[in-house]
Amino acid sequence: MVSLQSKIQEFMSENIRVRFAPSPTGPLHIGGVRTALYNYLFAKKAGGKMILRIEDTDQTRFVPGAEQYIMEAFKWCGIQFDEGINEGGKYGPYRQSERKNMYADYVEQLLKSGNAYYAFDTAEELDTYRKAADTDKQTFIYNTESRKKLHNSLNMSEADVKKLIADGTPYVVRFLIPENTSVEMKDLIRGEISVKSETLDDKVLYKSDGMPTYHLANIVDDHLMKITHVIRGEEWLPSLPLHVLLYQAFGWNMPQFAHLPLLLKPDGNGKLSKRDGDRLGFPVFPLQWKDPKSGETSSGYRENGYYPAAFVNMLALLGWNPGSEQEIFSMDELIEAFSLERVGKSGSKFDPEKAKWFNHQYLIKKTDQEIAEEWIAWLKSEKQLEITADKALKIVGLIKERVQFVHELWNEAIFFIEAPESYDEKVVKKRWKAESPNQMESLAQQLETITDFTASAVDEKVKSWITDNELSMGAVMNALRLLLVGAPKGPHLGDIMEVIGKTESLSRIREGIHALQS
RNA sequence: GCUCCCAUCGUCUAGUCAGGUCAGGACGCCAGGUUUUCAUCCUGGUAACAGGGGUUCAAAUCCCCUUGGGAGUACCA
Repeated sequence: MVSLQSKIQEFMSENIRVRFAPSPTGPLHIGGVRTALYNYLFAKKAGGKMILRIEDTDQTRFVPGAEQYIMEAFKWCGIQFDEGINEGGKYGPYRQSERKNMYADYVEQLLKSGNAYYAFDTAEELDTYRKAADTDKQTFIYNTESRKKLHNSLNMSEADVKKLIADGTPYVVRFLIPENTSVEMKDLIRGEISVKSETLDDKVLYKSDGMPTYHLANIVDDHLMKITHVIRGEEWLPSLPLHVLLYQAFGWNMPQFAHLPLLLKPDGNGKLSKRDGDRLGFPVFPLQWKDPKSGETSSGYRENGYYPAAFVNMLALLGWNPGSEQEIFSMDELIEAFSLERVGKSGSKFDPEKAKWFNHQYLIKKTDQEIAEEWIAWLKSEKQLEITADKALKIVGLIKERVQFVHELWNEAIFFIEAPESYDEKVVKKRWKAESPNQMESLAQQLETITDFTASAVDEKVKSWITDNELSMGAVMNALRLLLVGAPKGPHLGDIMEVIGKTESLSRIREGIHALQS
C-alpha cells in the first residue's frame, strides 16, 4: 500500500533538479568539488536529477583541457550526472556557448519591459571612473545616481540610441536596478536576507561581444532547465539580490537558494587557494593538472595516493555533519544522511592532517589482498620492481597499519626487499657491543639448523638460545635487528626473517658482522 | 571605504531554531601501558563558548553594541 502522501512526495522529489555549473577556466578546486558533491547528495537523496552545465560565456578565459579535467575528476570521485555535456538530456545544449543565440530574446524582453537599458560607456571610461573613485577612497558603482550622468539609453532619445547602434557602436545591456526598494531573499542555509536596492549596481547582462554575462545566462538557463535548487558557494551571495530581481523582472518562479560556506586556508585567513597547497604541501585539486600555458604542474589527490572514497568522505564532512558521531561514510551512506539543514554557516579551514587520517581509515579497511595488488602495481611502475604476490601479501599484512598511503609502504618495507646498506649509528653505539659479533655468529649457526624457516620456528630457536646462554632479550634482539634491518624499526623479527628467507637472513647477519668490524 | 555573510578546543565540529547535564566527539599534540625496535593498538590528559551590555530564577543558546574573520564590489565566473 502506498499512501497518497508518499506518492505526492515521490512526485515532488522526482522533480528536484540541481546543477553544478563550472567555468572551464582551469582545474576544479576542491571547494568546487565539495559544492558539486553537496548538490549531488541533495539530488540523490531526493531522488532528483543532477545536471552539469558548462558556463563558458567568457571566451577569453577558455582553457583547453579544462572541460575534460572536470569530467574526469567527477568520474574519479564517483559523482554521476543525469544530464550534461556528455550525458545529454532534453534541456540541452548544456554548454552556454552553444546556447548563445537563446539569450538575445531574453535581453530583448528585459529591454522592452524597461528592466534593462543600453550603455555605451567603454571599458576604458569605466576604468577611469573606478580609479578616480579609488583615489578618493570611494567605490564607483553604476547605480541609481551615477547612471544619470553616464553614457546610456536612459539619458538619450530613442532615435539617438538607434543611430548609435546602427553605426556599430559597441554597447552592453545593463539591468536597471529599481529605486528605493528592499530586496527580500531567503537562503536555505542562512535564512532571510534583505538588501536595499540603492546599494546594488546595474550589472551588465549582455556584453559587447554578443555573449551574456554569468548573471543573465545563469538565470535564463536555470529557468529553462527547470532547476529547483541552486546550491553554490558563498562567493555568490552578494549577487543573489540581482538574481532575485532578475527572476522578478522576467516574472518567473525562483528556485530555492543555498549558499555554502567557503573552504579556508589551513593557517591564517582567507579562501583556500592553489598557492596554499604549494606552500603547505597538499593538493588543492582532485586530479593533477598541467597548465597548458605555463607548463606548471599542480598536484592532485588521485596522484598523491588518495582513495576517491576517502577524498569524498573527507570533503563531505568539511562544512556538513551528520549530527551523530559517525565519521566514515560511503557515498550511499552520505546520500542517506545528507541534509542542507546540517550544513554549517561558517567557513571551514582545510586540515591536511585529517585528510590523511581519512585515507588511512580507508586503507586499513581494505583486505591485504587488495592492498598487495595496488602495491605490486606501484612497485612495477615506480621502482621497476617485481615481487611475488605471496611476498607482497605477507609484507602488506605486516606493515599496512603504519602507512596512510600505498606508496608509503615502500619506506616501511624496503628491508624486506633489500639488505641494509648502512647501519644506524645511534643503534650501533647503543646495541653493538664487543661480544656482539661472536654472539650473532653463534645465533646464526643456530638458525642454520632450522629446516622449516617460519616465524614461529625462528622465534623458538632464538628464545631458547637466549635462555641457554643467559642473555637478555633486549640486547640480543636489538643487535639482531640492527643486522637485519639496519635501523630501529620494522615489525617482529621472526616475521621479517620468514619473509626474506633463511639464506638472506643468514647472509645479512654475517655481512653485518663483517661490516661493523671495520 | 561600501554591501552582505559569519563567530564553541590549534583544526573539523555536536549542543543554538523550541534557554536549565562537570560544554560531547574526531584530528593533532602530550603522558602512561603493551612490545625485541619503530609504528600500530589501548588508557588517560591537554584545550573552546571573542568581549561587553541587556532579557530571564537561569544564556554557548534570545536581543543589542563592539571586536575579529570572510566574501563581493569586472563587458570573470
